[in-house]
Amino acid sequence: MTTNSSPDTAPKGECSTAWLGRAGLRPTRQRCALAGLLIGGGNRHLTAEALHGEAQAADMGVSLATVYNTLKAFTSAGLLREIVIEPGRVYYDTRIDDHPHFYYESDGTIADAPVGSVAFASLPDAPDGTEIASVDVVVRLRTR
Amino acid sequence: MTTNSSPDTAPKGECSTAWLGRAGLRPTRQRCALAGLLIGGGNRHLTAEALHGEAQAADMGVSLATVYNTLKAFTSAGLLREIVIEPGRVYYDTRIDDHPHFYYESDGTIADAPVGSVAFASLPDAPDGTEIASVDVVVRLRTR
DNA sequence: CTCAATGCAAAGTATTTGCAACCGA
DNA sequence: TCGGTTGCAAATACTTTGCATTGAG
Repeated sequence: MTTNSSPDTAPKGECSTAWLGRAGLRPTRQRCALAGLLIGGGNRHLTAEALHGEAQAADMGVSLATVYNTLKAFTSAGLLREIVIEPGRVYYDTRIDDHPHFYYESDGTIADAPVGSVAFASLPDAPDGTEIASVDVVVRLRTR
Repeated sequence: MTTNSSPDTAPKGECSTAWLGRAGLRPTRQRCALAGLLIGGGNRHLTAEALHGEAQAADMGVSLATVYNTLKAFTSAGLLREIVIEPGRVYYDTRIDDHPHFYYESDGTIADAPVGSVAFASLPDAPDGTEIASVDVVVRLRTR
């Protein structure tokens, strides 16, 4: 849209290119910006809306639709993982391995459960013709 | 009290009154009909849309909104349990105890995993001020 | 230069809600 | 009769999509 030919303070070669490149995604400005927000702050669990809010707060000029599309692209590229816990809301997790989550029913937030706090004594056999893709564990917490 | 001495075309005494009464829900015609569909066929995992479809097929004259409201009422009464597995779709389970589910990614169906197939060797401690309400386990199956 | 990526807004899907008519107790 | 329920349709929330413009390689 705008003519941006002035070498601003944005070093565009310096984004999380490696992270993006791992999945063969072209490192555009928006993707770099979102990737920075995602991997910059440790493990995160956020919704598209929340990420869009952060992008807006940081004046990144990323539209909500692009946030949705980008999160989806990251997910199918294996860079993020979807967590479905509440009806009508998808959370994205920057950790992509199988791990359990705490869900605080009081405020709808999500957190990683302590590493190793959940261990399986047994897992079911996958039915014929299938294999286990992942095992999602959600520990729902209620205020006592 | 009134004695029901007019056996008209509405066999209203013959629904799952006990099931409904357990939660203090008034056994209306629609609720009885839906309850019959729900508990009549063993353990079920279905969406509001699916249940509405069955009700329509059986000429029960229950509106979609009522199906939603009824499922919600049943759930908060503890007669059903919500399962959130897919974004934008809520399944209801006629089994209300903590138990693991298989989710077939290929067609989006849900099934109970074999009883006892999942056992925990350890569970996390609930953070301060909270207690564990439930532990949801979803085994996602992919076609091999 | 070329084609994928973006932005906007409109379309879609799943679910909820307001309010008048209805029916079970 | 009385108040909880129902039904319809409009409203809401979240997410996806179409299409012209933009920008990375």
